[in-house]
Amino acid sequence: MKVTINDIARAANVAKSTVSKVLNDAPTISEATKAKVRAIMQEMNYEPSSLATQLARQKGYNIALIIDLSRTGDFLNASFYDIIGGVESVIGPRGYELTISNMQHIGRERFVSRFAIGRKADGLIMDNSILTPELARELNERNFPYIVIGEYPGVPANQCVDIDNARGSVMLVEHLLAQGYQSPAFVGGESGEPLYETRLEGFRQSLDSVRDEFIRPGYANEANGRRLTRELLKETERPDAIVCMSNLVAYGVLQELQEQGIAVPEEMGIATFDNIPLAPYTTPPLTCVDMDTFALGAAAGNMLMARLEESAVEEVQAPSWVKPRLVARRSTERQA
Amino acid sequence: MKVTINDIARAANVAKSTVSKVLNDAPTISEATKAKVRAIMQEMNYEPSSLATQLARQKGYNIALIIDLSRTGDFLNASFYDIIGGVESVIGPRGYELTISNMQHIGRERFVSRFAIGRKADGLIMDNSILTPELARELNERNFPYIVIGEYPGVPANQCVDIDNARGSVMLVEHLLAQGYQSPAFVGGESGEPLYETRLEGFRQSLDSVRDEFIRPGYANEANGRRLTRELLKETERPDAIVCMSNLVAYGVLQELQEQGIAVPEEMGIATFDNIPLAPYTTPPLTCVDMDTFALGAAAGNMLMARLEESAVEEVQAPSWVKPRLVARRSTERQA
DNA sequence: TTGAAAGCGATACCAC
DNA sequence: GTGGTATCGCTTTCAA
Repeated sequence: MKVTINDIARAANVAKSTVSKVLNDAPTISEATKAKVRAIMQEMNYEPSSLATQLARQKGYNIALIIDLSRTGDFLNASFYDIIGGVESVIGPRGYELTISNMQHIGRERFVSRFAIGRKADGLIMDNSILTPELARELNERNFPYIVIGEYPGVPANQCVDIDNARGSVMLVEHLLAQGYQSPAFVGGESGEPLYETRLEGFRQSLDSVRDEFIRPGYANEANGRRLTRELLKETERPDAIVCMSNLVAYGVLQELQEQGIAVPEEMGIATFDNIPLAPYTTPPLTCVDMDTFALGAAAGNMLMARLEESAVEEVQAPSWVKPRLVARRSTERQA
Repeated sequence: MKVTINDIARAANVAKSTVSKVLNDAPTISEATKAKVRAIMQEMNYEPSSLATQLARQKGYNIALIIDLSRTGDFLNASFYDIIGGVESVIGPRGYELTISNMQHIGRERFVSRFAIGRKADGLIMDNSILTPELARELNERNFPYIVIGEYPGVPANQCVDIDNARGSVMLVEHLLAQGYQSPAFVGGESGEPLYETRLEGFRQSLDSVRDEFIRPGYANEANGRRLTRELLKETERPDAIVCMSNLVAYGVLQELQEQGIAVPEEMGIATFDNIPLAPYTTPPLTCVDMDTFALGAAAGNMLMARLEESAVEEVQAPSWVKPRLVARRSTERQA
């Protein structure tokens, strides 16, 4: 049925070990033999069994990306394709494959044994929302290569990648200041949520001082964008720009300002995290920091490759912070 | 180092074949032995090597989803997570894994041999944009299990899944008619593009007659939404509703109508394909047909499983058309 | 019920 | 340069 290395060996009248060497282009084999064997492989339409190769080599060349489909609205959701693309772009050329594993079907208990012990994968990539302290500990104990998207307590710094969210805030604020705005507010996001805290911290850092009333947390949706803006406008001291936790928030903010007859960008600037497809089409178009999720995936892939292909043990290095990209649009256009 | 089936056999003082049988819960093994062996496996933290199992069984339990990262703006892009989720939800419980393979790293020539001959995967799922006539032919010749998202000439009907786009048009039009609109136009989409043709056909079918001027094709973006609407409004005979090829088109249409002072939904209804996150938040919110991409993935998974686990050869059945979901919002709210 | 031995399809070491 | 053979870790007859 299927043609194996033995068939080739027989047909070429050489030992199977020779065929194997030809397969791997070993320098000890004469060009003549190589040519002969290759011709036969071609002719017989031979393709080595990856399973057998992997078993013999004791290496699967397989990276697993763990997701949890039981939870919806996962961070990964929107940018999944980009992240996968990023990971693929670095592991693919090195001969690794990417497999998607759903935690739902694994079960947290069997998780470590499946992967770390069963060596179903050579390395793991996962979102920090999937990790638990025990999981991290077990993985660490076994010294199993894994990379976490986002920081997580107990995970070594050189195994974390993340978008530099604090930096995103800084970029947004610096852009606003450069445009002549002076007192931005921060709208949306829930206290305690790490993403929010990080962004808020960056926001605070890039300003000399921030009035407490200018920080308006709330679940990041359109309704809250509107409501929080309404509240903000009631203050005696008003901000002259608003940094938003997400496009949805920004959209709410924009609508509320329009209804109240406040001109954007003249009277109030709007700058926001994320860059969904509609952002360029609002009136005015929204200034965003674009989270480069492809780069994020690529960074994760790189870290993992470094870990897997290190010959010597590498010294611990910093986590990989992917720099966001500022997309300036009309909602903050007020050249001084 | 790693504990194998031999270690267990030795420790339990049984043959390795016995351990194997315990692993697979064979009925010929006494409960007593099973218990004993299992205890030892537990204790020694044993996990079978999937590689070895797969080689022995000659089956990898692996489904590959082929993508082409070299082309951007792929259809998959936006709904990738959902599609993967759908596929996973049906193959995961059956013990299959999903691996993502980038065509870019494979090369069209090596493609068939890699997968079909090398049996890297037991089955393939791919977008029709990736297929070529030769590829389809080769896969067919080798009788290799594959499912295509979207139709493709030469691919058997029972290997295709797609969103029922014609049906989507019908749903949109029927909704409009039910709301009292009488002469809808169709805006956006490029002639020749299969997706457009299918939707347009559904549109035409659900109406007694359509004026030619009411069909306004054009690359589906916001700018064209505006432009085409402008043109539409210049006609002596105006439509009273607009079906849009995409949310972006709809957004353009909406803006143009607003600028021209035409009331939505009173004077003109808007209904559109797709349902991006911002659709509920436009003013007024947009009526959409939501393409259920999770169901699409699930359908693909089901077809493949049927193909892989069929005992007898199955008779050819129809392709799987996933029904879209109508989300009625204010942009078409004009109860008669 | 259990065990021994022959695969599965490659790799790798060591002679020749 | 090339060939023989053990090995990777599990499954699967076939005997006992």
